[in-house]
Amino acid sequence: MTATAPQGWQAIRDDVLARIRAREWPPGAAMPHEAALATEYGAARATVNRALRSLAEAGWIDRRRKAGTRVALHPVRRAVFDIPVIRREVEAAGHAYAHRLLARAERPATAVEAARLALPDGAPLLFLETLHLADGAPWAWERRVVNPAAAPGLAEADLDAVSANEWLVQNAAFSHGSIAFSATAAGAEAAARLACAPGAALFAIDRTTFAGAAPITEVRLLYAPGHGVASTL
Amino acid sequence: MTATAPQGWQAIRDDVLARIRAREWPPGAAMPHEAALATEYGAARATVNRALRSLAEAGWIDRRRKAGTRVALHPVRRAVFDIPVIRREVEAAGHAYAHRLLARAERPATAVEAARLALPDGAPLLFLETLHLADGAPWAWERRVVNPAAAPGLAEADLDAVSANEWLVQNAAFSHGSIAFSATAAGAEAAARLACAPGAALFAIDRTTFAGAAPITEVRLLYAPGHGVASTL
DNA sequence: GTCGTTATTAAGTATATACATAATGACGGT
DNA sequence: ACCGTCATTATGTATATACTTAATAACGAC
Repeated sequence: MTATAPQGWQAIRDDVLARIRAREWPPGAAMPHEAALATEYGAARATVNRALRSLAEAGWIDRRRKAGTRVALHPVRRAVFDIPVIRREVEAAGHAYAHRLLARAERPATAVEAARLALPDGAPLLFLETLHLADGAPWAWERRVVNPAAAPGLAEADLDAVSANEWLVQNAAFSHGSIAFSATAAGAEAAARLACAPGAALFAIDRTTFAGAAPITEVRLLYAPGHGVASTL
Repeated sequence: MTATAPQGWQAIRDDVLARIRAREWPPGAAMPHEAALATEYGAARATVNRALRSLAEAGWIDRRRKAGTRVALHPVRRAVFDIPVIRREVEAAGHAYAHRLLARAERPATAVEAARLALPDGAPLLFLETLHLADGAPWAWERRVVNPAAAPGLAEADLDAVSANEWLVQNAAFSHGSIAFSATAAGAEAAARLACAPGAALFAIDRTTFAGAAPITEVRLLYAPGHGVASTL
């Protein structure tokens, strides 16, 4: 035996998934309701519910009250990515982490920034530029805009000791946000910071976080060439 | 009221999260056990369990039997990305989808390929090259290696009608796999296919899927410049 | 003190039961 | 035919209870 067969609700989950894959219920078709499956598997409805909920979260089935459960028409693959704090990312790669605060400035928001962050025009903003290093070599270049109103205490924080990234994760309670991955050609400044050729293909992460309606921070991370993110399906 | 306050286990989840953020239990600290929280909230243990499980899945807390529940030391942000079938991705963007099968060849695996796919040296492999178009313009360039043994019927499939991507999603049952996002500079061939400048920064997705121990397919997708993926946190 | 055994603890799971809720579909009035 | 109302239905959630399991902590032998 390489892997022991799961027990309980996981066994039901696996069996139902196998039956979906075997086209016992083709995509779009309705499958038996919880109660029916419960008697079929000789389990309680709550146990079947647990199994089906798990499949629904994974995108295999769609469930609606009264309408019942049906196999997803287009099985959407969902990949979960862990977005670690950069220091831990570097350390996990076996390198010594360090960071340098390259710039720190406070000035009012331009119209574009205010609109993007849903702030009043001219609201004070904090701009931070940080270079993250792994074994002394550039790892990622970070440019960040912070709404000081949403991060009280950051102005007094020693950002040479702890990076803004970490300070905010630890101190600013965010309610929601967005993250995007993309590819960008290195501009002259990025190339200088990351010690790469201008025009090199860089992996970029853009993140915006909010605390309720108030924006906390918006950050763009450009990684040194070769970087990417991976996940299991 | 903009949003109605959640009820039941979600209310407990939100309240516990608020208390974590308020540093009532600092990172790394143990929090009360389920039974204690249950009496505190006047709910059943199963309800608290539901709430805490949800927080654990989101990475806020770590739970271990006997050891109890403690606030995660390093709050790992988890982002969930939906990986749609390309046709749907294009259509969702409001474009007309089309694809062209550029190449289709069968030949034995080289040593490198065999090793990467965990197949015997010289096993037959199917190579597919597809260009995905949105409103006639190049959207993504796909190069794929398929293990024919794991995709019976693909050899007979009309890959001009349905893309290999879709055919495999619908017909090949995969058990697990991996996915990676990265940035790559366009080579001469990619530039020609995607009608972009050589050296342009392209967003790349690499995917490998398995059915048990048997590999199904390995695919590299290069997207036309400007493409990326986004998610909410 | 060190090591192995055992007891205890807290989460994980399973179950029967009950009620809530969202959709559907049937019914009946106009 | 159309439309609103209401019963029906399947999932969603909550509860008390009980048992299982992993891991810590206490204990005792050496």
